[in-house]
Amino acid sequence: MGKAEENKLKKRESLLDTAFKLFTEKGIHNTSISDIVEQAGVAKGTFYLYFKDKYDINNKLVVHRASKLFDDALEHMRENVVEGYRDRILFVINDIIDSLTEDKVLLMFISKNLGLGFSRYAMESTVVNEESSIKEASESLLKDIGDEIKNPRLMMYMIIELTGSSIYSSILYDQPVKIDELKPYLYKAINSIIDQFETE
Amino acid sequence: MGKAEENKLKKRESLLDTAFKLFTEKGIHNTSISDIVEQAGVAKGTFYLYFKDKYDINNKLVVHRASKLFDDALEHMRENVVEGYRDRILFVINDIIDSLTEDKVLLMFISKNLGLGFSRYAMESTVVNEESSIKEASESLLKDIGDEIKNPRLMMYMIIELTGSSIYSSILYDQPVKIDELKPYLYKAINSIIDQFETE
Amino acid sequence: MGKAEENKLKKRESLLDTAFKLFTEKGIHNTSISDIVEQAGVAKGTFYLYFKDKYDINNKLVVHRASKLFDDALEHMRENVVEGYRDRILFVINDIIDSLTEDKVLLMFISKNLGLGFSRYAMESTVVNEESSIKEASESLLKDIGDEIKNPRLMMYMIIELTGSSIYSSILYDQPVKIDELKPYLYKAINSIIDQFETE
Amino acid sequence: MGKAEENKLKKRESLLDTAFKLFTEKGIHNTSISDIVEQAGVAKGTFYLYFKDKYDINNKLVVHRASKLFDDALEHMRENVVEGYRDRILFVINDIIDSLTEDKVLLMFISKNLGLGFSRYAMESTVVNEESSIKEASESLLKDIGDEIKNPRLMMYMIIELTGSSIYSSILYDQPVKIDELKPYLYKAINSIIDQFETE
DNA sequence: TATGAATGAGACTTCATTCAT
DNA sequence: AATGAATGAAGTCTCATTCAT
Repeated sequence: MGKAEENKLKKRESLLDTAFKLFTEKGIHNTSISDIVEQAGVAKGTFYLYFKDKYDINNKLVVHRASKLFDDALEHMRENVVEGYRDRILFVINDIIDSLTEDKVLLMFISKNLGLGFSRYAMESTVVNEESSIKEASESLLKDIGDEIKNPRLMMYMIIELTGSSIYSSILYDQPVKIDELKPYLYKAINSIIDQFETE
Repeated sequence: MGKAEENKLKKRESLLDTAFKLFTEKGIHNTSISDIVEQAGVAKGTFYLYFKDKYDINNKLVVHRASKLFDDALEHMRENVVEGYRDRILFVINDIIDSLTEDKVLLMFISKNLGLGFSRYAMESTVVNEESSIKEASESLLKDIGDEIKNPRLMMYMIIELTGSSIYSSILYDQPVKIDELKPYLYKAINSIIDQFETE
Repeated sequence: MGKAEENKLKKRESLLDTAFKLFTEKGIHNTSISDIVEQAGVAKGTFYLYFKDKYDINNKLVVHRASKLFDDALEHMRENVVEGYRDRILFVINDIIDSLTEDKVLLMFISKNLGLGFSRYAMESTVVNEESSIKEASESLLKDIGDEIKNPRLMMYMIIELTGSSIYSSILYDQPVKIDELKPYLYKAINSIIDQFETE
Repeated sequence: MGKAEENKLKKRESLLDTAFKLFTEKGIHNTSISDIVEQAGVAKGTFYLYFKDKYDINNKLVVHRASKLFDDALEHMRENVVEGYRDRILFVINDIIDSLTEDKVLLMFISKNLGLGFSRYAMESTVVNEESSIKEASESLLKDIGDEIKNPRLMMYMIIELTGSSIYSSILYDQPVKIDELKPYLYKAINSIIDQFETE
């Protein structure tokens, strides 16, 4: 990779990082493109070399960060050699919850953008999921389910929605209970959902 | 009520209705206060007699429409004399789902604003819940639960989050399944959640 | 007319005058809307209250100034009770030439904008000739021609084009001859043109 | 000529042709250098190797195209062995009118740039007439006039201005009459102008 | 020669908000 | 209470030009 090529990527990275910082600090609303380029240390025109507008960079950020979250969880799962889909699902979800508990800023950013649950973003036109790996992650988890589950996609959907929507206020505001208190109830509910989808 | 008084309310109503129409049609972003007052047929300055800014009118709209949704559901429940908290919860949830299936625009508006689940808006500072009746609705449902449920608020939280986040794409995009197909699975999951909270 | 009404017109006038000054001094190209509002002493937003953009104000200026030129010439003609269409035409043309010789800035502005001759602007879509009085002026001159001229509109067209295009460099650069030297030749040519259109 | 040399000229040609196409299609205003280089298939920096800016390439285009027009007309005249300055002038003018009737895009481009008559461009600083052959063309026509004409340059000026300004709307919009209808009147007027300059 | 990423000035425009009427 | 002209800060975005490769 040439020097120019390298520099080019650095600028893009810098813009993405700065945008994330500002969006999470002040909200996308109160962040202007001027703010971003100023803090990123690039010229205004450069922004438009890589992104269409404020919402474009935001979407790219969401996809990027959310994908990383899932990728990391899958990676950890492989490292820990978890067996059986039930344990795999619970492992991945637990890993993601832990990651988001560690990184509340990311939780806020993702939840604000993915809105009502993670699944949603797979359908909305506003989010360009070119590099989306959430789907892949989901597929990867379902690989060894075989005939034991009636409707694996629907099952995953319900699990992800329940998880995604209930952890938010628990992690951020300890409402209605702290995340550690929520977890047993949540996992029990997830197990019930899996139960109801299992064939006999 | 004098004619002036009446006229005053009419203007406020007109502004609210027009704002709802424009917010749902073009998004709050692409709607300017100029747009609202123009279509509402009032002067720009008049807007500021009733609302602080665009976000203020939006919040008032969210609260108003969401409250009506819950109020109507409770009203229907009372009309139908449903007995037992389990049936009451399921009745109310079913009623709300039906209402939102009938009024997809409202579903979109509410979900966009309440974000990750209905419960969330009770905590967020952005939503001014002066006239909030969602809490009341919730309380009203839990009234006759007594000691049979360990942690009724947590239980309601999980039920509402699961419901709120999973119906969205089902109603709007039939994804991953149509709402009628989702309902049995959803209600079974809700029953399981109630089960796990019941004391022995 | 109320005070507000008055003030409103004053702002518009101020913008028009300042724009004319800057357009003629630096060219429309090198004049920004910022320049105009700054010198006119109004806010930038005010500009957009009255004009669509730089080209809109320019068109309105052209029409306004050119119309005044013709109106004044007709007015002078009436004051001097000129008899016969031949003398009327020559009187008006002479008056306009004299006015433009006195006001070279106006000559430059009009010629730059009307391009190839005055007649042209009556056809081009870019110039909104709502208040155009050039046509009226033309009609007014032709009123008493009757049957003596075969094709009065075509005759006027040729006379106006010849005049409009030939005086420009004569007045501004004394090229190829000074305007006083050009006049006799020009008027002789105009007379010839009239001759050729006279019936018998 | 080496291959590199050739390629070099090809790029310049490509830039000129593309600029002409875009200027006539969208106007010089709405054409950016980016547009030109993109369509011409060269890099942005390359543009600056050949031209100073957008206006430079425009001027070079005007001169080039207008010169060709005159050169061709003179060439045709020589091919047809026209005798006498009166017939020569009329032949050349007729030839140019025919060429422009055939190529309305060129007419538009030239008239927009030469503004009030062809003669003008010989004086304006904006047009760099390095390779100008219009003057030469003019001189060439006047060569054999000798003492028969009092002020040949002034005569040519009036003829060219009358022609240049009156054909525009006639050819493009058939206003006030079609070019074929205009021609006899125009040529009669030109003859009258020549008459008035002839000594005795 | 040729390239095209980067620049950054500044153009154009919108719009929330004010305030005199 | 109601108006809407005026404001001007702030935003988005373009584009001619440069320069390291």
